[in-house]
Order: sequence, then structure tokens, then C-alpha cells
Amino acid sequence: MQPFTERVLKIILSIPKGRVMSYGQIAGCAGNPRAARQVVRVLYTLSDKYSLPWHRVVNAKGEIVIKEDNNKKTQRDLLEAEGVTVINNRIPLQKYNYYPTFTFEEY
DNA sequence: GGCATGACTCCCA
DNA sequence: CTGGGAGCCATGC
Repeated sequence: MQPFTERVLKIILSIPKGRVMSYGQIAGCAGNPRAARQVVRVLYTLSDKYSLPWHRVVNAKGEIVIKEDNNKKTQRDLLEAEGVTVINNRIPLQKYNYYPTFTFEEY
């Protein structure tokens, strides 16, 4: 596993319950602010292998963009279950945004 | 190495 | 508010 991917993984796992982070934010903490898409990919490919809290990850505006899955619970449901208020598919970042105490900054 | 792929982000009309 | 376009980059074939 590439260092970047591993860092992203660690950061995602460090997100406290009831808090959220944006893709770009995670990418930034992992040392590459431009790699939001890779963060996405990590979630996509590893979410089933490692029960990742993917629902705590939203886009830069705190909005839920994932297409809804009728069978499974929506991201919104999962978040609300953790005490996060979701308004029109959007989350008040000023209240729930989270920033890890540790970062990888650069290399 | 090249080429396609994204659950992104930013900017502007 | 919506929509379009460009930039970005790790990963897999």
C-alpha cells in the first residue's frame, strides 16, 4: 500500500464519531491538498475491506453528494444516527468539521 | 511509459 | 441557485 493511501486511511479512521471532514481536507492532512480524488478512491476501494466511516467524509462544502442507495442507509441517516444535523443534504461545517491533531504535512 | 477513471474543488457565467 | 469547464493525481490495466 502506498504511503499516501495509508495516511489517508489513518486520518479517516481518526475522525471522531459525530464529526466530518472533507475530501480535500483529508488529502491536505495526508500531505497532498490536490489529491481529493485519491481520497475518494481510497474510500471506494477500501470501505468494504476495512469498515471505514465513509459517511463522515463529505465534499468541501459539507454536502452529501453520493447517490442514494435505496437498500442501504444513506449517508445522511448514518450521520444523523451519530448526532450530526443534516440540513438539505448539507452539514454545518463550523459545528461538525474536524481537524486531526496530527498531520503528515509533507513527506 | 501511456491512457482512462473518479463519492473532488475551484472559478466564472 | 444551477451548470459548465479545467485542473489535479494515485491507481490499475
